Amino acid sequence: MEQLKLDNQLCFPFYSVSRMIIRKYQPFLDELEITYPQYLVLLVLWENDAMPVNDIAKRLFLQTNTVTPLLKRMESQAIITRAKATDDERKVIVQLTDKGKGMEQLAAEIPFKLAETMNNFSADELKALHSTLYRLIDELR
Amino acid sequence: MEQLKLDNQLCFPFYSVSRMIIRKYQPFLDELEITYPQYLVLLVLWENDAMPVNDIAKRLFLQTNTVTPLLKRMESQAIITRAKATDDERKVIVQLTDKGKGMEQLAAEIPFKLAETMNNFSADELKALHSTLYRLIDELR
DNA sequence: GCTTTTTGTGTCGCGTGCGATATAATGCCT
DNA sequence: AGGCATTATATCGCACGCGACACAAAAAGC
Repeated sequence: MEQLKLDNQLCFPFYSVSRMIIRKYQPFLDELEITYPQYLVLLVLWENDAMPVNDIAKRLFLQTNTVTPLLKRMESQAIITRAKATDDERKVIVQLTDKGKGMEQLAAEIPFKLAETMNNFSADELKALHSTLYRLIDELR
Repeated sequence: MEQLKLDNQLCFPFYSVSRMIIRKYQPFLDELEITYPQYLVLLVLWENDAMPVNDIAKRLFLQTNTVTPLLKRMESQAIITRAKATDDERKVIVQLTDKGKGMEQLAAEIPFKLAETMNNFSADELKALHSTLYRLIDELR
């Protein structure tokens, strides 16, 4: 059936590209001893430190039951701290340690290195792709 | 740092869209009692039945150590069979059972139902996105 | 005030993905 | 033919993702 052919699916290339890009990140993340989702958490915290678990999860379109164990692993690596909020005892505030803050400098080159692996795409093309993707995210959310 | 902002990353929207699309598939796949990667395996087999494990893995850009346990689960659900090839005893040939073949009819509507959830995108736009994604796959492979 | 509902976080179970490694069958080389 | 490298599959360990559920704190309703 034509509509069931793998190459006619839109889902499959997204799934594949996502995993392939993560694979490209791997060697750089290995140096920092973090995983790709942990890297995403750091991107969030470098922009906005001292966030509750739920805000981090929402920003990454993940659920707390995914993020909580991940944060615990980052805590055990001394990248972040986790502490109850004083104003609302339900909330757990996640904060970067000095080590976590310092990792931003080490990560600064990663986006440029990644960009090198996609130099068959023009800046305009990438910008267009970027906006299409975010439009898709809005549609699917 | 500007280049480390989450919204400036290209990787993150791919990762998010991929998971969001899979989530849209979920209710339809639940009816068939399969997961999304299992659905992908079925797409491959519906196109080309009786494939060795490695060919399926390559087609999906996965590794055999991911696919093997997945296939075993599908075997235990009587969707496929696994049998050593007679010409090369290393190969394991995966074949659809009658149940597995029958599931193609049940899945036939899924792509159309998925397409409905993205009707903010024109056919041309989707086609362009599709070709960009496959160009990216070639680049990243 | 007291009950009910909602919110924020967490645990548990299961199915991926994948790096590292194991094992057997095949191919190659001399 | 014998030895070595390659190939195909599989096992193991670990970190996600997420559905289902648990629990406590806060908010809302009366």
